[in-house]
Amino acid sequence: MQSTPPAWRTFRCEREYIVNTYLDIVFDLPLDQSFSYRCDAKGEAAPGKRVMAHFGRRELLGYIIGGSNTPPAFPQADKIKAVRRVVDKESVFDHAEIALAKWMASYYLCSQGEALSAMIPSGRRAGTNLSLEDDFDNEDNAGNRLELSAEQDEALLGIGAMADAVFAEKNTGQQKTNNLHIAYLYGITGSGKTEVFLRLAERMIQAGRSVIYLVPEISLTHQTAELIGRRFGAVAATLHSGMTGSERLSEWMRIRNGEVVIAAGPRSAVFAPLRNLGLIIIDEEHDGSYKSGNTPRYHARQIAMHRSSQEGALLLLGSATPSAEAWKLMEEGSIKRFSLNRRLSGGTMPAIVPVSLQKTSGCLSAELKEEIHQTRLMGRQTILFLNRRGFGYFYHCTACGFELTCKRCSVSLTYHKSKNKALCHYCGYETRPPLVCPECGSLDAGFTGFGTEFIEEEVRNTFPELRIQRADADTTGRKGSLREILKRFKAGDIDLLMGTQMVAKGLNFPGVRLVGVVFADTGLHLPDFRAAERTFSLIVQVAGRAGRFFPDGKVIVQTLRPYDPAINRACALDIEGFYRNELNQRSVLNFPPYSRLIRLVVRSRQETKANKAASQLASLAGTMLPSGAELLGPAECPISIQNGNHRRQLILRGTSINALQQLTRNMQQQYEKETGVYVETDVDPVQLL
DNA sequence: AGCACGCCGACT
DNA sequence: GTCGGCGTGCTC
Repeated sequence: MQSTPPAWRTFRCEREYIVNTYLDIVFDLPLDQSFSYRCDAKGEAAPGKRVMAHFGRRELLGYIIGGSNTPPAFPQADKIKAVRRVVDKESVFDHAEIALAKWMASYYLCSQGEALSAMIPSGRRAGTNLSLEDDFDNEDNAGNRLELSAEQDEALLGIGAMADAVFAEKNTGQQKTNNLHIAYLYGITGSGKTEVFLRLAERMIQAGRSVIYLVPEISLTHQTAELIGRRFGAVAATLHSGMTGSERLSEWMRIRNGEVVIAAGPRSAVFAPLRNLGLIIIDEEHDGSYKSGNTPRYHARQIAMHRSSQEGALLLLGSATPSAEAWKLMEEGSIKRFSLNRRLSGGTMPAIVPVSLQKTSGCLSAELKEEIHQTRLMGRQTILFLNRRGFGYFYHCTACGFELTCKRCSVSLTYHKSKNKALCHYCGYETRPPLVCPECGSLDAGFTGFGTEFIEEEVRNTFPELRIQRADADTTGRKGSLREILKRFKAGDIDLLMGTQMVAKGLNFPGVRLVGVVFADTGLHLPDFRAAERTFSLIVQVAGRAGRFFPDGKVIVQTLRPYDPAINRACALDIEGFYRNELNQRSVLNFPPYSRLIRLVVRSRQETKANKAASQLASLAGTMLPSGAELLGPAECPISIQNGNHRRQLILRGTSINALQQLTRNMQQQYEKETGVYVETDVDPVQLL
């Protein structure tokens, strides 16, 4: 399906782009301005090229974002230096990317230089590659076009028609109604979303338009990239985190030069400089890795929404467990939903059984022990899934299951030993931990928690005859190590594999019968209003994968609260019920998607300074709060000391993200900064840790 | 963000 | 008397 070179190749180098002498340059620094430089080599400089330039006493990489032939009014001509050299022969950024960076800077409250720097894969840091390797691919990864089911056909047709409508709207220049260009492919695991995505991509490319295909950071990147490579051949580019800076740059330039019509990769691939963009696909839309963990803390979904609306493209999201945000928009009709309800292979979902840990002294319930034993007798294998390392402690009553939460924020209170207080990390509410359970009066109540080592020890003691292997960040430091472990597991040299997220992604082992989620509550005790959503999604995803590969499989979900709605609905696969309930909760407590948030994190070596800065910012916010906005906090961050830094947070909440951004800008401007105090801002935070 | 300039404590 | 702490100010 090689397509002819498209017309937009000639798009670059318009007249406004030919700039000679005075350049506007931005740097990857938190400086909210551009700097003027000269370039003496005629014709070399152009917007979108990078330069090396003296800046203060150092030499930095800078980005040309504009320029003119006449000297700028400010600064004085004698202060203007010449750039040391122009790095690029051809521009790496087009004016579309420069404009996107400008929008990003205003949305995420960073500098334009930081935004540009996040877009280009210049290898600022070499990516650590913790992915599962090729031989653990999905079974439908053969690269051939598969027969479509009726459901898939229907979705393909509907979404295709929608893309055409978006395109027509773009061409007629009709007013853009912001959300009507978003579709959702909502389907259980194994229902064949990937094939629909690929068909739509093909269709788009045949129509002469280009496609971005986003996948979550870990594990899926490599597989999907390969799949797309096989399917689309030379007109496909991949940008994954395992590549070196120069490899990524060369892929970037292939895209930029119009040699490529489909680009695939993790979140940063949303910036792929494709022209004539027709479709952006975000697979596993709910996945946390689409949100950047460092400045600028952008969310690929947000960038995709902006790009697609700007460029008249269709945005297509897909998951079995959509984010609450997306679900709400689907319910309201501003995202059009297409459902896949049936599994392709006719496989059934495994039995998913919630099991109470309440009367269990250790971390293995009688049911789970029995199933492990049975599985062993059958000569099959077990996977024990630990979702992340146990975080802190939470208050729990062994007798009745009561838990201590903040009444205003509905998140777990965390225990502070030094003060002997339980406190809320959102609003700062604190209380003495009750000696007896406030609900039933039992003395058997207090703060508890599990660690991974503890669990491993118990499993080994309980099943000394099993060959047990742990696979997590601690045990798989080196790249090859995980691969090695999985290989041994696949070969049957391991009876029981324990691990975190990374084993969840590689669950297609035919020898496995049993999957145990050791402690499903872990996530629920995080002081985060998205805790239930994440827990729910995790169980559904684990279960979905399990049933896909071993039809006689069984999933045991251990929990301290078997009646918890998130856990129950996940086990019953009551997806709709979960979202109905969850959205209702969010609405009552006024959390997203019913409000917007900006989080400010204050960090300092000295605790007093951190406290002072937090309260200063808080009072500053108090004086400027726009209507419809409020301040939560200041409070300690859930991880209150990190690298010897004391951390405090304020959360701004309101109906209009615009108003909150403006408020934050004003606060940043008016705040008199002290030495050793750093303030970090996060627009639309997803992790409040 | 760096990196230098600048003004106050314990060392050869 | 100097070496060195880190507060503050600037970078075209």
